[in-house]
Amino acid sequence: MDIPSKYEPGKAENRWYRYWMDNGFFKSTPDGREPYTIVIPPPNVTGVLHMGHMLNNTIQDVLVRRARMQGKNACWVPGTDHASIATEAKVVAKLKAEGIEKRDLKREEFLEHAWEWTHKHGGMILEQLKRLGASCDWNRTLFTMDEKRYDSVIKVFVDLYNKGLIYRGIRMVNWDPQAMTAVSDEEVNYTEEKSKLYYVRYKIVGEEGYVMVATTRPETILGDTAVCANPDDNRYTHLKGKKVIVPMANREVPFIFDSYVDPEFGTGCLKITPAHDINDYEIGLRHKLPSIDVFNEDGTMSEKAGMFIGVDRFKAKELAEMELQKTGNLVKVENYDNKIGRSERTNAVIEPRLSLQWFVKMKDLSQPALDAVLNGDVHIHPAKFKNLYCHWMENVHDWCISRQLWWGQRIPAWYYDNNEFVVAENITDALELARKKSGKPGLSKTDLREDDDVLDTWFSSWLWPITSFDGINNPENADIKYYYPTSDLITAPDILFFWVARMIIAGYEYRGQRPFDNVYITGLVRDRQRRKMSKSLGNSPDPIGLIEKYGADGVRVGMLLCSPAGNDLLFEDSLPEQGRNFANKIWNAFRLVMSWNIDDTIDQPDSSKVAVKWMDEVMKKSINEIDVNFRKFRISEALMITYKLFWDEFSGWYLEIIKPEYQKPVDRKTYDVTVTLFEKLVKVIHPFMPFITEEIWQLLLDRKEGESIMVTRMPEAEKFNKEMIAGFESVKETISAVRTVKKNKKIPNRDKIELLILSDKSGYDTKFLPVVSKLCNLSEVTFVSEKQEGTASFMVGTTEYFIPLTGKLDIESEIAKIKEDLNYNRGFLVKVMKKLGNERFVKNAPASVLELERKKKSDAESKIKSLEKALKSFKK
RNA sequence: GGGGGUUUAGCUCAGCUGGUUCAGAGCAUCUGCCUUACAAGCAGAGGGUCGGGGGUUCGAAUCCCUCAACCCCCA
Repeated sequence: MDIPSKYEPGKAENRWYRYWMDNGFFKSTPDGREPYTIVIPPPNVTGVLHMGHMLNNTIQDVLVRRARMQGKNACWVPGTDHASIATEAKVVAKLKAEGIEKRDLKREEFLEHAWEWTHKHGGMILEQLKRLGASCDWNRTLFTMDEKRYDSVIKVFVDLYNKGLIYRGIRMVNWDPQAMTAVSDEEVNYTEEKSKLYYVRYKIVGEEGYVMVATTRPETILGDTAVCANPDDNRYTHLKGKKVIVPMANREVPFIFDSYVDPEFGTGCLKITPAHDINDYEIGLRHKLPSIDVFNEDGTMSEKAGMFIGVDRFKAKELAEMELQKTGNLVKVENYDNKIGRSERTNAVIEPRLSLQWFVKMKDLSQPALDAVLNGDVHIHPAKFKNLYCHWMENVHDWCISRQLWWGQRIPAWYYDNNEFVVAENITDALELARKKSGKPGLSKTDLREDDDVLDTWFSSWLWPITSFDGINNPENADIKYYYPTSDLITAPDILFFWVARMIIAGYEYRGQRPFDNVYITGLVRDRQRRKMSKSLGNSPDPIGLIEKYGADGVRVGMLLCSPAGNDLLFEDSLPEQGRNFANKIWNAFRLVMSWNIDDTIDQPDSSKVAVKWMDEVMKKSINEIDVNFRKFRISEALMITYKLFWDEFSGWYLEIIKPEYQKPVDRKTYDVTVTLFEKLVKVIHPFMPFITEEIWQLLLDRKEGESIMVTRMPEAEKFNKEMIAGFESVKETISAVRTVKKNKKIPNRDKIELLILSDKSGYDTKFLPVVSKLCNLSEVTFVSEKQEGTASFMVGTTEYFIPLTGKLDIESEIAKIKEDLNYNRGFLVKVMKKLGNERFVKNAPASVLELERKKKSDAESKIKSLEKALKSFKK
């Protein structure tokens, strides 16, 4: 077989992915096996793959492939999210570039553009996932806006409304007066900007004096409905129960006290404008103050302002300053830096604005979801996120679910008459309801006006584990009954509340059951400077480019190696490089084994015999550890064990032991068992590196069409022989020590040497000696009962070894070495003696610890004795 | 302002209920080697007052207190 010395991933990846697809290995349908289910965190339909997706989906694929190989019916459901804000923004920008303004379009026209965009870009990200090797059941691919998902969302909205869990209420939103829409908190950028602090006096009613207020927004004075101080601030206690007059508006408002006010800031006296500041709004609620909205939607002054009507808010600020000056109420103006929020999209200064929105009442709804995590029905990994989750759930706020957008599920509410409304799944039902509710049987469809807003994207994705199996429309269908609750959810920490918590809530509300058993929180991918990877910073590598450079397996390993759960993942090129190197290592081990000629007539050497037994035990031990780590979702740890098992134990030790001499054949027994071991190893590696393991598995033995490593059984954990493994560990030490002697004495590797062991042969574990002989190229091993002169010596454990060195011995350096060793052991003994001399230690420490210390003592003593003897012999 | 988290080798991280080989791993670094599977490799080596201080204990990276730095989330 002609195998290249470097593994070439490109070809193998395409070929095997197609092979897996053609054979339908990713497909899942309910059957008698235990299900293993993952629903993908749906990426934005118009997005492209970034490093976070790479990490997240690699982990999912590892888990799914492993479960499949454990004999479970593995089902990984892929899909995308309509991402209403992001997608709508993209479509608006695209139209603008074509000279089309959104406001000039009808809703239906705009949606046509949006769908066109979605069809054009949608699913690209899913194609990219295939490059990574993702074993999703592509026949099940979903979209949060496809018909079934859309209908489910509407049904749930109507249901929650009918249960009294959805209501309309006032809320302060981030208003962009230029785009004339509310934007989410994520779309507001806050920066320090230069502004001014105006000191304005308010006349106290029924007194001669004034009270002074500092404000950055004099134009909102027209909306003031109170003036407020801290209750502990005794500068103002005398104003209790008094009223003051708002300048310009000449309105009498109460002077109130609230601990929100910081006495240190400004004059310690705050004007309260509930309609235009979130904090003021809350104070307003506490003190039952009226709200006066002095702005129009476009940021000009409204009728209610009573002055400057129709003037832009910035011009109004100047006019207000002049007006206050004129009436003598402006005391002074200071320069002041404060944080200004600007719209990410228009850069307009955000105006906090009260508006009517739809909300979900969360308190009662969320209780089962809180309990589920507390009592362990849902496990969060790593556990440190449990506190965070519980804290949030205990203080859960009502959820604002309406968005002033068009791209999304339209809120199924219809208005009639004087803003009366009904909620129904469709207009026909709505009309019937409206007729009943209004007592006007004459109402027709044209009297109804549908709500303009759409629902928050999370309001569709919180149903994802249910709607993935159509469990809302069709709650008793076979899929939902079989696959739900799903097994594991893999996601990033930043959406623990937005998404994870709400899915758990919906799961209990609509299925009476958790949506998944485990939540695994991954890290966030950052660059070396700890910056989050983002397109705007341009610090994110192109994942497909990486795959092309390092191979999909290499990139997968690179992502996993550095991603302990919940920690930041600092990405750099050396990581996939390490993965690629590992793939190459596997490839070359494979090449080695394939290069051997097999001779049926030769016997298995003793060294191979014992090596096979040892390798088998090591493998069992590692498989045990890998299992444990997977159960704890310590996937990078499981990979590291796999990595070391293959690289160090199998390639570094086992293959070196059984490797026949150059151009000599290998015996049949060793060859066969090595192929079996290799096969087991590639199975263990397969979930991490699906492509190269398939390639090798196919070449290792004759395979039939339609066979694949991905549908074989994973080796299961078994008991292993600890003594054998420990025995070999000290053999490694021995071999290492002999090599060091050879290197120091400049003895070429091919020269044979003799090894003498100071021990009784019967008291020495001789089973590994053939291995030592082979790897160290020994001519002879002899057991001796006396110290040997004229030799290099070393100790492993408490056994002493000698290597005769004719004329190569440097006595001075041997003495120095022994002295150093002696010093260390004496110091060690002193420490142990001190411990054992401590009466309280001896009295309190458990017997096992005590015994251990005593063994340390006797070992050290015997070592010191033999070192002293050796020293003496040199000094003779 | 409220809450949560982190701090162990140059970097990224393990270290469970205090007690074996408790100070570890991978990467990086350094020194030898183009030894016949692999230089994307092999054989070795160095490197840490376990953020600072205090306490509990026979014994602390691990438990308690305190200080400091950094990160995240919510409004």
